[in-house]
Amino acid sequence: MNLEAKKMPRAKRVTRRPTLADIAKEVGVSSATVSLALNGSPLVADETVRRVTEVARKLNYRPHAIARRLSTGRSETVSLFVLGGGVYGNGLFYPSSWIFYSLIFKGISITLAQHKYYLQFQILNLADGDGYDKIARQVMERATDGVLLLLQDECKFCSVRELATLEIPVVTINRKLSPNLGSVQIDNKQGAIDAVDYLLRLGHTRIAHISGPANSYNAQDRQAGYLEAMQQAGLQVPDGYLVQGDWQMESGYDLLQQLMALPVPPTAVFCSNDHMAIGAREALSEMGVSVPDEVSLMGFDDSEVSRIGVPRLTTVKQPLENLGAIAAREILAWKMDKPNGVRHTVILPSLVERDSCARVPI
Amino acid sequence: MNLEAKKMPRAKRVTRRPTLADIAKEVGVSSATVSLALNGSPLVADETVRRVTEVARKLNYRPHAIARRLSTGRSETVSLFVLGGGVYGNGLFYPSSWIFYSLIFKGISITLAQHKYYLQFQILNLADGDGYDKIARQVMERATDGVLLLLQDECKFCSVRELATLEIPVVTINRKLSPNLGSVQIDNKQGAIDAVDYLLRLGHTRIAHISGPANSYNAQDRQAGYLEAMQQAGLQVPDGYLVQGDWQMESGYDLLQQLMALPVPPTAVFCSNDHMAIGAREALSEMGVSVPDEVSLMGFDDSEVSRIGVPRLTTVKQPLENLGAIAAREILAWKMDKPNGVRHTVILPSLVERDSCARVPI
DNA sequence: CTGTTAGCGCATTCAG
DNA sequence: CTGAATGCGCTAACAG
Repeated sequence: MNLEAKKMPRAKRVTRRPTLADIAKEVGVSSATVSLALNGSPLVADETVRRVTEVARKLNYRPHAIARRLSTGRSETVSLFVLGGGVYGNGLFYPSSWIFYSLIFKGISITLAQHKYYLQFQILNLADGDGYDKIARQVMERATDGVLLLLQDECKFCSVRELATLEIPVVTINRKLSPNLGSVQIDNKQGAIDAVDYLLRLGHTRIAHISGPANSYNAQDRQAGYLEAMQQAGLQVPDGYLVQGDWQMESGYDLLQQLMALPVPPTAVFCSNDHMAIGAREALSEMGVSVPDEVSLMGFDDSEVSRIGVPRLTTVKQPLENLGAIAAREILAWKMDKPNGVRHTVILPSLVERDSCARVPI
Repeated sequence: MNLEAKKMPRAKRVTRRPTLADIAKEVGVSSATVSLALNGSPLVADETVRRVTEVARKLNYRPHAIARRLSTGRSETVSLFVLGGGVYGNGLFYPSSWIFYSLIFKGISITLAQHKYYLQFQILNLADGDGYDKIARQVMERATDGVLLLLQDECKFCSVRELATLEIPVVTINRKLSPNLGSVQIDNKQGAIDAVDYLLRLGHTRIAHISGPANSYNAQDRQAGYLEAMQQAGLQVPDGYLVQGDWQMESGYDLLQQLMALPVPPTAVFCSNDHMAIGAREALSEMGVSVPDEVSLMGFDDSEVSRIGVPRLTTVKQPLENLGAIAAREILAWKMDKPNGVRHTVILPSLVERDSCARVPI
């Protein structure tokens, strides 16, 4: 019977799972044939396939993933590294923009699973030595077939050059690190342009911008979008209308007061993220200035907080799950037709209308 | 030289990485000795170790992880499954409690990395067929040495029995699924007791509770804590003081109005999560009732939103990173001394004092 | 202390 | 269409 204790070549072996050889013996063919049959090769006779699959099911056979990987030379695994730290001492999770890691993860996970790939996950703290060695180790050990780098906005990752030498696909998410590495990101600039255009259509001309920190690429792009949209509209940015925050609510709060103290205060403020917009809303509320009747407020991110408090924020939403899915597909595609080379994808965000913007007061 | 093109047994092979055999040949020992030397075995002569490591470095040798795994029978991998869906149509990410996935991930990732384990990650949507087969597949394929299940609060996972037959360690996070599976969770009940005790110490006696949905284990436990603390204090829970929300802000908003409409309204309200507390705060603010001067508000989670708006919420914080770390260690430990068997860990949350609670008004 | 010898379980030629 | 042989790279027993 199939339950008979086989001789156990290694002592530790307790329960032995059936192998190709077991099936082969029972069916009366060779293990090679079983392998072919189970993998749907057209070379095997239908009748043989039938008998093989039947016995395989009976024995509750499962291929040994690791043996398969060794034999094929593919690890069937893609690694996701989340690069954090180095800026905010607390470690990784950027309070404002990165709540929605989850959605990116989801997009990656689902896409990879659909293609029978495993997803390996590791958080790297750039604070302790860049972490490039951790990535390299996985690659050199051949534990992974592709690398996804989820870059936090401001993180300083210095080993870009080395990455390109890894001989496996690398895709950066959220930022283009190098022309030699694939990348997927949101079009922050266009998102900002859309936001400002929306305010323009509402009749605003005195539009201020609370930007994010100078070392943030996202903040830079959004600011560039703001400037471009204003210029397109033939509007000067008055002195003092462009101020710089640090993503935190508090800075939105402070900077808004600064803006309203201007000789000619703005009628609309485009904030580079939702948190700062909420801080601004609070300041306005304390000053007794009505949002959106007297001042319109625009956020960015469509983060959870944008739905909290009154009025709820009009903001710019990023298709994050899609972002993850595209990144994963990029890795997968690379394995097919590497010749096509590196690709850089930029996807468009969309405006979410809520209650914090209105026509300019007369 | 070591750059000479070796005969390539399989055509696809392009760049060949050095193997143990290459080192062995160059040093003039057997590959077994090289293996032992590189793994720090005391059986090898110091001089040999020196020469081996030197050549290994020279050739830029890296062990092939997959070959090692096949040989040792350990996959060096732990799998994390996030079980979601099935309740909230939107998929997985529970709006209220699960923002902080990230912190749990971080705890797991770091702990596993410290022990040279890889972390595999997969999101499962229980809506499409429980997902047990996805877990089983990884295990049966021997692609993983241990399973971590991150259970969303209300998710209905029905294949518990099968899990126990997997012959590898399984630890559930956030809930105890079965006495046969390890578990790590927050002591929600004690957290609730602490919260209510805090209000009691402030002199409140008319303390109401906005609970979470009935199908939520977390909500049940917190509610039980509320009831126990009240009873300990010798206080009756007046009719209408215990109401049930659905985690969302809106329900907090609605239920608070209901509470204040009571003949004898509460002076303090303990909400089962921060979002409902914020809804309650909004309702109070609209009614012109001051928080915390007239009514105290207590949240739960210490989620990001608890720091937004005025007054900031006093709430109960969960040590989530620690939760992840413990879960990971549990898996690792299991491999050492399985005999000790399954463990169930419950860790204590802590109170975070902010501005939404004050002494009872006279 | 070191070398020899077997596997690990599967995929893949290449004959038949 | 099927089987025998071989290799993937490493580890583990055992013999020297």
